Amino acid sequence: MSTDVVTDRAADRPADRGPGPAVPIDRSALTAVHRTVLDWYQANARDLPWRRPGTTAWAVLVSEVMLQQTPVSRVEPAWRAWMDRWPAPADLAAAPAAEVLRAWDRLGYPRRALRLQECARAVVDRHGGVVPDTEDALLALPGIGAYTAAAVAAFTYGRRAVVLDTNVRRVLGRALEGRALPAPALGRAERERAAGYVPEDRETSVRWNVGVMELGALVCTARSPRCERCPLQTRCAWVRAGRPADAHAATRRRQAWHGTDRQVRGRIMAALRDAPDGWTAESALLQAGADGADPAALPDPRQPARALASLVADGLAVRGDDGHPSRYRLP
DNA sequence: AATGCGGGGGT
DNA sequence: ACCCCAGCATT
Repeated sequence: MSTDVVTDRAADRPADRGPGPAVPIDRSALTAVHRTVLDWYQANARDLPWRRPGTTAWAVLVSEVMLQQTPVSRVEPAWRAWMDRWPAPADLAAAPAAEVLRAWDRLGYPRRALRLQECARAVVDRHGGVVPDTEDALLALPGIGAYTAAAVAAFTYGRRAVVLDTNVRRVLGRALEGRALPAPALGRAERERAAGYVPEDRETSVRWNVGVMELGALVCTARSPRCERCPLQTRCAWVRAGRPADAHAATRRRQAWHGTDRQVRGRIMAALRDAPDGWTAESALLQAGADGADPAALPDPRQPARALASLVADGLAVRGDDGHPSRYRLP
């Protein structure tokens, strides 16, 4: 039996070309990878609060939504305070949206907070306050996509699912497919390959999903992977290939931040949150959007107004009525 | 398939 | 400075 994890055929196939076999890896080698990751996870898992026994499905769901593009270190304290304040879907459903957005604070992408509250209301209205236990039903909830639906189904209900986040994609891409980093976009072919890697046994699949994710978060990191600490080091297709560079490096372009509408929106949201109960004058918001300067001095003088209008369109801010048309507040 | 959407900490 | 983070909704 070969000790190579990746078959020659799989290694030679151009990245993301054609469907290919669902499992381009030797079956017994895959089983060994499963066992290795499960053992490693048992010895190295972090003690994250949402992993503790007794955590409700709703609490897990909230953690997953907060973790959408926000690192664990920042989510942890926010999640504790949040769950302390709104422990059940009905609690969040009944809260004023402004309070929800204020509690969201600087986790980023505040639309997620609105969606999470919509999700709470949907759970109450459609499911009697009980988080649904199937991926399809979860996927139908606001703010719940493929990853979060799979994660909740697997981690709180013990379902066999294809949990495919940035960590899992990176570990699978490296260890089993020899890539430095996953493709910028998650396509059908990659999803099908990942599905083929999930252990058949239900309980094993749950530990595999969380184990691979943890390995990606702690060892097989994007920037400087700690291969010397990796339990898959001797099997890793990427290491065996000499850790080749990222094939998508040229097309992988970071979204700009300085001077963008997103940055300006963020400043305006911060200003809106700082007005505890009352309204904020439009002029103050535009100035906040310009980072305290005169908006007219910006390269694009209309940017703060545009950003504020987009926040209103997104339901993150509301404008005063006819009596106070130039004042705004959180919804 | 591509784009827009926050914010902060690690390197 | 740059990069990345347990993605989702919309086009």
